[in-house]
Amino acid sequence: MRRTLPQSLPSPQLLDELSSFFRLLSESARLQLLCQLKHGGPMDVASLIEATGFSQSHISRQLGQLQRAGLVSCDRDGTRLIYAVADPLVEDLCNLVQRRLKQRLEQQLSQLQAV
Amino acid sequence: MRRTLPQSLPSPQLLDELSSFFRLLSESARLQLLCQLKHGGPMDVASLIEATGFSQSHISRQLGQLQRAGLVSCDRDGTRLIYAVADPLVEDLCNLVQRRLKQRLEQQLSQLQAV
DNA sequence: CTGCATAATGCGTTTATCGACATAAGCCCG
DNA sequence: CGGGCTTATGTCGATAAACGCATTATGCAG
Repeated sequence: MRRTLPQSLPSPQLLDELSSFFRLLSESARLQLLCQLKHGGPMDVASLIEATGFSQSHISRQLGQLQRAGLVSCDRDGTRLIYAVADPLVEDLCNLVQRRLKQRLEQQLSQLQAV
Repeated sequence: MRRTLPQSLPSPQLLDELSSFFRLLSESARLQLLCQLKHGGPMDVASLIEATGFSQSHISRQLGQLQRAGLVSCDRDGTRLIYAVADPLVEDLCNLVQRRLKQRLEQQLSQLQAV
C-alpha cells in the first residue's frame, strides 16, 4: 500500500518558476501556435500567420516567449525563420489535462443520470 | 521505430479549456494554496491565511476557482470550511515541469562548462 | 430572535498582458 | 551601397485579473 509522503513545501522561487511555465500555456494563442507546429511540423512565420490569423507582431512575440522557455526552436532559411516544437513536454501535459477534463465530464454526466 | 503520428488540431473549444486549466496554475498564489493543502493535509481557511499571508477574501476567491475546477474539495465543520486537494493531477503536472526545469538548467550548465 | 464566528461577495485600485499598428533591425540580391 | 523581404520591437488602447477593504451571507450557540 502506497501512502503519499508528507512532501516539503516548494520554495517561493520554484513556485514562481512553475507558475511562469504554466502561464505560457495559459493563453490559447500560444497553445494554438504550439499545436499548429506539432501538427504541421516545422513551419515559417508566414504559414503561422496564415494558419492562425494573428498579426505578425503578435506571433513573433509569442514565439519569442516560447523560445526563451525552450519550447520551440528555430532555424534560418535565408531571411525566413522556421520554427519547430523543441520539447515534447507540452504535448504530454495537454494529453494529461485533456484526459482529466474528459473524465470529469463523464463523471458529471453519470451524476446527472443517477438522479 | 515509433513515429509521431500527424495528430489533428484541437478545436478552439478544447484549446480554451486547456488554456483555462493551465491559467489556474499560472498564479503562484493558487499554486501555493494547493501545495500548502498537499503538504499539510486538509485545513481550514484560517490556517491558510496564517500559512500564506494573503487576505481572507483573496484566499476565498482562489479556493472558489480551484473548487469549481474540481481541484480542491471542502467539508464543513460547524462554521469552518476544511479544504483539501481533490485531484492528484496538479502534483503530477508540477513534478513533470519541475523535472524539466531541472534538466534545462543542467543542460545550460554543461553548455557553459563546455566552453 | 440575537449575537458571534467564519466564509463569500461587491467594489475599487493597481498591474499585467493581449493584440494591432507603425517602425526599426537584419538578411539577401542587384 | 541601396532596395525589397522577413522578423523583431516600441507604443498604445482595451481587457482581464490580482489583491485588499468593507459588507453581506451563512451556520451555530444561547
